[in-house]
Amino acid sequence: MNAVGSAGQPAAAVLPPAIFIMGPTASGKTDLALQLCKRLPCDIISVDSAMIYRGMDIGTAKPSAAELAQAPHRLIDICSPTDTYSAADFRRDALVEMAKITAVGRIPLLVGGTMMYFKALLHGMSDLPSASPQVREQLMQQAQLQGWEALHGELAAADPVAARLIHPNNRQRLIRALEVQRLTGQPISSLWQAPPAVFANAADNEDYTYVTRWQADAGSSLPYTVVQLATAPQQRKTLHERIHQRFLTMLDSGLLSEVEGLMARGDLNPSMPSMRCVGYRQAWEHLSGACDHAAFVDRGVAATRQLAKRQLTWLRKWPDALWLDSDSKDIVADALKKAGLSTTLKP
RNA sequence: GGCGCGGUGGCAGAGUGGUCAUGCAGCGGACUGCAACUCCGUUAACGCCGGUUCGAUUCCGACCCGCGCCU
Repeated sequence: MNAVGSAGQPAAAVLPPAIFIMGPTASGKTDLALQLCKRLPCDIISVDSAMIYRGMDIGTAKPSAAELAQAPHRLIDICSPTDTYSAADFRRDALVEMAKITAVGRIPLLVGGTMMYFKALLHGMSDLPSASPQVREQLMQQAQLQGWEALHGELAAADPVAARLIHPNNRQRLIRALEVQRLTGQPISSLWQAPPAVFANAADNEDYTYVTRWQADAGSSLPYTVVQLATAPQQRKTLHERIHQRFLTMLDSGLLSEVEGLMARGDLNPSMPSMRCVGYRQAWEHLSGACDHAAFVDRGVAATRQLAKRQLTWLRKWPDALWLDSDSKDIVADALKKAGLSTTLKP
């Protein structure tokens, strides 16, 4: 077993380096990345499902033009707000960019808060068909006619494993599972290369919150030696204050006019992924007259807090995270130390 | 000063003589092609004092506070 392990693969030491900076929203990831770029030969790749959209700058806290000039970010502004982008798309695109950066002898620095994208990049994804608008439309119509319970019943009959993991109320995931089933003729769970390991007593648990093991590599693992830094304030309260303050700053910077402009295009609607981003969704509702300005601000800030909480849920169980306190006086030094990187490298 | 109405968890808001809604926020969690998505779970209250009662958030009384009307 020990001999087999190293036989077919190159030793880890020969893999080129890469750095992750992960963290909840408003924890200072961008600042840290910009500073690291001054100390190390890094090129930044954004890992953010909202910054991919052109014309969505204020609400996504995209780096300023000056910052981008100083340290270009890849995978920003690559989509129209009318587009749908996916974790699989991200993995494909990120691998291309990482290869380019490595080819010129530099280090890919992946910075962002979309934890699903980090996971997809790190562990790969099973070979599943991508989304099919036609099939989804069919399933939506079927749900209209027969009810959502019937759809979940269909999944339970065809794929009990997936049905146990997907709550009947989770329509988005239910649609996806049935979509794969229709497209391939096979249960989605049979196509997962690393199906989640459900605890033996899972059958006793009826609330669908099964405890699963961290997914093993689902495709190819990432061919890099990765330093995975995670940053967040020690206190939740601190993060909440930063989130509130930043939202107010976004308002001062013209968040509402940005969204007004997007609405005026005429080709966007509130069900698109871009318009469901934190801040944009609430602004759209407010500008449509659904709530007054004060309620809009409260909802926007609350939605951001909830986003941060979900990001922290990912991060808490992240196996190889090296933690940094985002309030540290010299977080760059902390980061270099944690990463075991020498500052003798030149940017 | 008198009369009337009302005081319910961080907020909104039902309701009941005994297991005391619900929504939002908060907290915990899940999450393999929409992931800043979607979903699951969950903490927490009856203004104050006394009385009636086996038992009061609920009934009675006093008091405090708020709103309205009257003098």
